[in-house]
Amino acid sequence: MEELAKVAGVSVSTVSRALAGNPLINAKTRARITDLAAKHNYQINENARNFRLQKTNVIAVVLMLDAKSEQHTSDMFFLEMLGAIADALSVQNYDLLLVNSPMTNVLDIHNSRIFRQSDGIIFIGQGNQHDHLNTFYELEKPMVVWGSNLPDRRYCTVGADNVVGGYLSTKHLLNLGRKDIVFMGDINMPEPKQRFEGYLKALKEKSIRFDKHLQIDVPFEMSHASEAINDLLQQNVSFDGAVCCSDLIALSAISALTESGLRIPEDVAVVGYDDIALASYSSPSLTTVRQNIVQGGRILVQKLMAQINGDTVTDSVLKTELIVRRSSGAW
Amino acid sequence: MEELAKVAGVSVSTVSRALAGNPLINAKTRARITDLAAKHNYQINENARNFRLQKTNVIAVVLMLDAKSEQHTSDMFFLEMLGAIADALSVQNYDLLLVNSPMTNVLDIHNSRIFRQSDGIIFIGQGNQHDHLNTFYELEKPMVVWGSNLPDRRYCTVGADNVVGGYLSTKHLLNLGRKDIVFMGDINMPEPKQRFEGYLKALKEKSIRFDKHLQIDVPFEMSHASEAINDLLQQNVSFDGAVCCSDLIALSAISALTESGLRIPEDVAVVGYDDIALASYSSPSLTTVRQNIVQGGRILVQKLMAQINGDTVTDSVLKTELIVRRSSGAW
DNA sequence: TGGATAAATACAAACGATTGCATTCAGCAG
DNA sequence: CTGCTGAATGCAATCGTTTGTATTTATCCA
Repeated sequence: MEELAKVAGVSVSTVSRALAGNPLINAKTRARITDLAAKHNYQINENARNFRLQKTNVIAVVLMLDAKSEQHTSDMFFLEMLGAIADALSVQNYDLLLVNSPMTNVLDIHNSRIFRQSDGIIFIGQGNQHDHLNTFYELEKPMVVWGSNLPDRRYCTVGADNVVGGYLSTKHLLNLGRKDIVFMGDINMPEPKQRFEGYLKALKEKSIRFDKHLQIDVPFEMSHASEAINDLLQQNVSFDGAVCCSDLIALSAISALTESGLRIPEDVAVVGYDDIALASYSSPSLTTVRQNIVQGGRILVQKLMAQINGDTVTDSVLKTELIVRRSSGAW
Repeated sequence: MEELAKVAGVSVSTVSRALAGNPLINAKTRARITDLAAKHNYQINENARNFRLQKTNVIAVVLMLDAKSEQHTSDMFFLEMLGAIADALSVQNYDLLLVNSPMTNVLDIHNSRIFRQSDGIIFIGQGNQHDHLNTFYELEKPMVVWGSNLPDRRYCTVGADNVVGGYLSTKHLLNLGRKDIVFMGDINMPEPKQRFEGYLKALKEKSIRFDKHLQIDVPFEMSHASEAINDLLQQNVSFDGAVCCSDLIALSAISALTESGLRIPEDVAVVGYDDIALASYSSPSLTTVRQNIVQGGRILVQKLMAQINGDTVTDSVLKTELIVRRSSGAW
């Protein structure tokens, strides 16, 4: 910048202001300086800039993976979300610091490099750490959480509309004439819980009474879904539809059902959640609920930037849509 | 640090040296200072430090996603690799700057923030940019590439042993008595090409002549694998085994075969690649080739650190193993 | 033309660490 | 007691920006 000032015949401060678009500087000089900067391929030293401005230009993204579930939770979901956030951040000239190690307690972050070395934090998921997140919020570090609107929540969340998601998929099956619909998802977790709400709402609209045997706590990853289905079949619980909290659960259920000789969707219609790539290519292809992940990432970033600028922010609930495919969920 | 110097009754430079473990400083003073630092919960300003040292402490990780293939390339593979790298970097106190936007030309990086704002770059995959990567290497930026040992390569690579991977999976099928084995993978891409080499090697060992109709260029993502299988069936090409370059291809092939009334693995035995989570849970569960991704990430980081420290580094080829599961690949 | 006012630019001090060189101090030999 | 030596510590410059304040230059009206 010093050299640039020399060739432009002005002082460093003028160059600095010119490049920053400061109105103090005469429009003509500013134009001249920016031209020169371009010609000489001047690149600002972001390090010095950040140092001076006391900011890091880094946003930490914490994947709230469950240590128990072998990190597989929703698979593609994390990568897609990460990509969406990375894109949105790079537009704003922010870097993404990825925090991958399983967090048993988010408060540990307070004394870590993650805290000092970032201007804000995005948590992807709430895990079971709602209370810790609430405490974390008091540290006054800009933060935003992808998740659902839990009661007594102080931090800002962005999330898909899980109630609607559950409602739409259940209603889809009901409209197809299905009566006994299994709900597969762990309602102790925030998001499945809200989808279950939607499920109940759809049943109620059709005046169908909920049979508590039809709700099964399966984790997002798929390993236990097959067993759960087999248990149901053994107990002679009869059902003709299944609303699943992830595509993996759905695929696993379908495979268990098929192995038991049931036809999909004639005997049991199945609906998934997430619309992972596999959903459309699997056979039978899967009717599922899509969350707009790209939009989600963009809004997460936008809310965080607002906080960094000192604005107060409100929660955001994204539209959620049902993707109807021919085979598994009938049509 | 200034305050710390005050309470310790020494100068800032002494504190700096003490904390850096500089032997100029008396062991006793050093101990006293580090104790005080801990007690007062002193955290160094990495920003200032990096500024002074002219380094960023950031490593850029470039996902070489193919723009055409809708970024789905190998799905879980990227996330797992990313996680492994993030873990390895955080041990070294480095941040990970994620570069997600599809790269049509890696040389564009030279004039971007990614270049200035990082101490080194990890490319995950080579895409079809081998030559550009070679040119990039001349820029003298520390770099390392996850990929295969292409001819005329100047940059350093770390990769799984694709020849062995192709060899093992083919041999597995041959040992089960299969004779006509389809190879599904685009041999214009570096990695499938090497796997194909291994495939040929295994055939040769059993003195089986390769029929060129049995090799099909399908991209990693799965959409075209079903069609390819259907084409084969229509052309009455007979085969009793399939070596696939990704699990997604394998799953897609299985579903196409099943729909055509063929039994897996009785009529056709299928082997995948990658060992994605779905491979073990799908039905039939998938015999596949596993690359040690965690180790891969660790070695990538290690090689890059060596380069940053001015050492010269050599390539690295990781062990690759076959995961045999009961159903799809027979046993 | 002079002087007040406004616009444009320059000066210089920060930001928080590192590091070459100067300085202090203790120990010791002459 | 002086002078020398080496170990331990302090001084001060430096990295490349930004920004409050001082200064210069231009503008305009009486």
